[in-house]
Amino acid sequence: MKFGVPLKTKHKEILMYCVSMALILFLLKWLEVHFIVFNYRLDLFIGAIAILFTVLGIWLALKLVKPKVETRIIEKEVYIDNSTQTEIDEQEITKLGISKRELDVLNLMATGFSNEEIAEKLFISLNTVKTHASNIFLKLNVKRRTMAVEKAKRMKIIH
Amino acid sequence: MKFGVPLKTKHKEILMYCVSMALILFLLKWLEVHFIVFNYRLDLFIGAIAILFTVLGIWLALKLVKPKVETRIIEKEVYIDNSTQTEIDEQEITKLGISKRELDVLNLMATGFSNEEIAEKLFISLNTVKTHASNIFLKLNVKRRTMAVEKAKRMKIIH
DNA sequence: ATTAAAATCACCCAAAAGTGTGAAGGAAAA
DNA sequence: TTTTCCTTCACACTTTTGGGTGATTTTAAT
Repeated sequence: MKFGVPLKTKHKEILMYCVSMALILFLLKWLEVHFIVFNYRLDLFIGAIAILFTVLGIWLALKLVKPKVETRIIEKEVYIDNSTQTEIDEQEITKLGISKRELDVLNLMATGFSNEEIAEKLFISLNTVKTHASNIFLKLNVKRRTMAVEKAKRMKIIH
Repeated sequence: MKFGVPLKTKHKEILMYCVSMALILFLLKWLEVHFIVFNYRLDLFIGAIAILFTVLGIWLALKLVKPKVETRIIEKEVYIDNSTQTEIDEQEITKLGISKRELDVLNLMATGFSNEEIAEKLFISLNTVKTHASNIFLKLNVKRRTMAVEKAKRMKIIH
């Protein structure tokens, strides 16, 4: 099991878990003492505890475990001519404040994909693609995707 | 909570969990009957169950949690003969049956102008521009202007 | 003169693109 | 810890595009 949270945070989480476990056990003990019904229905009592702590365990795991990273690769064909080797101007990108995700969208845009298709390829919603697109247009100071692509190519942000 | 596993698999996991939970509860019941020690140490008994099911919960969560997806666009480089780089392939144009006016529209499209702007520049109506655009898409066998531009550039119909 | 292709435009309808606003979670930096 | 940026998404609304059909006028070729 891998933990993605910093140590201090992790310890706090675990501590919280221990405390709540103690509290819950105490509460259950109290309930047990006060409602003797449970003694006659030990099965139910234990079942309840089982479910409760299963949920707690799930919560703990979700909180602490670093999600597996699955990498999906999208191939994009880039046509390069040998003479004018188009290097990408990273500085321009950072200067404009274009984020990684926005660049993804921009690249797919340049290939001619629709927002819908881009959404599918990047596993995000159409709305998100639109948001990225809007931000790109703002940063590139253009009004349409075709202009964005044209300008981005001229500025060597994409090839 | 989001599940990254296909539905059928998810259901199987949950089913497995339920079955094992039932089995464990049954086992515990059996233990409870046979070793009365537990009756005198109910606290310990419950604590054990708590821990057991916490672990089970963690296991469940780990099994079912959706892996984080990182999308990466890798660029497949395709080198193009640079001798004919700036030259426009007239033959390709006539082969595709693209007319002069359509080419005008296509060029303005590539610069990023909207149909409206193209109409103004060419002194024709918006509808006419649309007609030309539609014909271009047909002839280039694409569905959108961005794709038309991309394809036309690749085919050296425009630069 | 006849024919054919190109260019022009209108209209309607549907789909895609773009705008604006708000919001929530996560990661990284201050 | 707080703050900031990135990423994600929703929803409502407007504009732009694109598809299909049909029609008229040039232009060019036969």
